[in-house]
Amino acid sequence: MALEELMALEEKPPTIYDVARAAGVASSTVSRTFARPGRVNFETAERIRKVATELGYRANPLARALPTGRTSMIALVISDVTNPFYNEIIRGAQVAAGEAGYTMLLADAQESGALERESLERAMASVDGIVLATSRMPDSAIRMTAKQRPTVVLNRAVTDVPSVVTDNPQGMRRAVEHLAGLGHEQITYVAGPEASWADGVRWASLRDAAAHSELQARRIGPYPPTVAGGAEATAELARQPVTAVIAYNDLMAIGVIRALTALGVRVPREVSVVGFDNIFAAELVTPALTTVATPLRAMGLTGVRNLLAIVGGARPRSPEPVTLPAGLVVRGSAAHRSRKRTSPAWGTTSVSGSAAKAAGSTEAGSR
Amino acid sequence: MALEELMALEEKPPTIYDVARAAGVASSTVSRTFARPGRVNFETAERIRKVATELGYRANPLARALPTGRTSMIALVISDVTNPFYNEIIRGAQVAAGEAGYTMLLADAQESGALERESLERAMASVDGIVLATSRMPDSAIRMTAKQRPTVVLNRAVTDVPSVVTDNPQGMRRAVEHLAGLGHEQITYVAGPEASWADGVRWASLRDAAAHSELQARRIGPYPPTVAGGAEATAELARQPVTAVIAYNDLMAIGVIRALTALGVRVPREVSVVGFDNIFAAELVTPALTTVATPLRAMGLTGVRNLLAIVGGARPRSPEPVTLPAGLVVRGSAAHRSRKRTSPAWGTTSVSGSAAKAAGSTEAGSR
DNA sequence: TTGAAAGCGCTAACAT
DNA sequence: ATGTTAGCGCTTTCAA
Repeated sequence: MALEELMALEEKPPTIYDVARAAGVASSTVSRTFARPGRVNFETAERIRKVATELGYRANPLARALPTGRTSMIALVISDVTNPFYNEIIRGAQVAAGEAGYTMLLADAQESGALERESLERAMASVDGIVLATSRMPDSAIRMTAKQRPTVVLNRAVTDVPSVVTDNPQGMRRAVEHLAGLGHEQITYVAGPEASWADGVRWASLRDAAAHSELQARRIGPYPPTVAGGAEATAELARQPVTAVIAYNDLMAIGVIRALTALGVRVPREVSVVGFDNIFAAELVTPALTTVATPLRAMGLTGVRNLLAIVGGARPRSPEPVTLPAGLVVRGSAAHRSRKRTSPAWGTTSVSGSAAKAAGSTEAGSR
Repeated sequence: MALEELMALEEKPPTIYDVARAAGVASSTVSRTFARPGRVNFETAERIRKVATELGYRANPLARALPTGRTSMIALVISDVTNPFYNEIIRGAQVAAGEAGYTMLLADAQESGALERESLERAMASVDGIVLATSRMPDSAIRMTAKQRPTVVLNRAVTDVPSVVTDNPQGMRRAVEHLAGLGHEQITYVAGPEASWADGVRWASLRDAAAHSELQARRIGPYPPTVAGGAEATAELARQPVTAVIAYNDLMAIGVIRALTALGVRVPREVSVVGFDNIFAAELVTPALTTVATPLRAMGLTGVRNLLAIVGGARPRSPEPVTLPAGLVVRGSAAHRSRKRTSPAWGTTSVSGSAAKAAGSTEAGSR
């Protein structure tokens, strides 16, 4: 025991040949024992397994990958690890990969399409499949990737590439109905990046839902999908006062709330703000954010599961994206529409610049 | 052109032999061209590179790994991807890996020591080195790992294993001096997990710094290093009122603020709260958190850089951990000590339970 | 059921 | 400077 342990530490790890020799069989039999059990005599297998354990044998996954072409690794590509939006997605992906005995490679595009392609290219050869979470690449590049390796796209619909998306219309409907129920008569949508597939869908869904509830819908933007972006949007928001806004995502919603507050506009008393995604921080801000919860973890989970199914030989079910349900998490940032306007800031276009500044930067927003 | 592209898509990727044949040289020459340039005639190399590009040749990293034993992959192991603490660390690690042409494997321990070992074991064989960020494993297991593969530990000092840590004493000193400057005369430390190396160091540093500034230091805990943990601690906090608290980390500080607020105690007017780490959310809460900024991204960056240096053959400099400076980010959660106590909640032990509940759960804390 | 042998794509001596 | 030839550790026909 102590001997093997010492050896395992100092020497190079045992190979299949070491096990074969120690067990008195051919290396191919050892291979079969692990790769294709059932094709080998039970007793022999037992003996081999015993010897393998004693020697501390672990099959070298890289060596295995060479003849088989299967690496038991997948790549998860995300556009910005720094964005809290991804934490739960990564977790979900990791869990799904783990249960299948897969190892996960993480490629962070750092907001750059070029970097995304580069790291993707690097990873491509080493993985059995790829999950693209909110990719910055154009559809064509994604389709190209999908031709080389099984690929699943998250949060986006790409023709001919399997994808997993949130039920944005459903989520939006819930948000709009909630706001309608609170007496609001018009809603302003603060748009995220134009290039974002989700942004388009969310705005369209908002229009539909608003029409259905007989509310007015307005859209401003696009703005960057960040706290600063939300703050920036507030300048425009202040120009044509509204009682309810739905932001493209939570980060922007938080930015709106902060900028509004800095302007002296009270949330939710004067303006109700609803976000999208239900990231970790949504619960932490004041007032806590009412938001459409997208099933982040489930998205990572089913994305990887579907990918592995395809890797395993399954045909993608249908051309339609797999759609996950969205719920509304009611917290404190949306409330009954108030009848009167107490804040003098409304309509005072001149302060809008400073409001954005106040909430957008770290220093100024802090006190 | 179009032809090669088509082929590249439908056929299996070209091998080194395809390139060799097309260029009219031996495969070893092709290999040298890429692996050991300079050892091959310039013209020949040119021709080979040209042919390789035309064919769309990309060396198969797995095949390369077999004879060389080097995979150009490293593993980053973290205890919980869900924790916002890691986002910047991952980014830093990713950047450093990328600049060196390395690919990063991510292993999420999901809070479980067993899972950590398991995924580590799986990844071990495929990587050239390992970065353990805030590992849950005992020192012995870490040392064991370090024997098998170059390993760097983050946020923790393990004898004989290279590590990168924050200058906790420095950060703590700054926090304490800040509080002292605001007129506080005693500080309560809300402790995180007992098993945490950082927790021990932080508390010790707080004592030292407090002694130096002639303040009283008290410690309560341990509590879980989460928002709920901070809320829980507040029950105890309320029992022996204080004017200033420093929490083990930002999440706990946020929990304390919320629970205090729920109790009717105003932050920072009645109690000043200081956090640790400066995670993304610290800026978002109300009041914004004054906190000791640990250089999260730099930590990931230098962790990986040091690891790769060791992989490249460098000897670890010294047995001492590499220490990164910590700064204090002053925001709104710490202020001058007030002379009077306005809140009736203080000392009212009976409400402490509900306070913790109020701030600890999603629902109750939201309004 | 088991063994022998030929690769997987690449690198690394050793020759030339 | 280039070619030849063994492998790296594992899988997979093909025979036995």
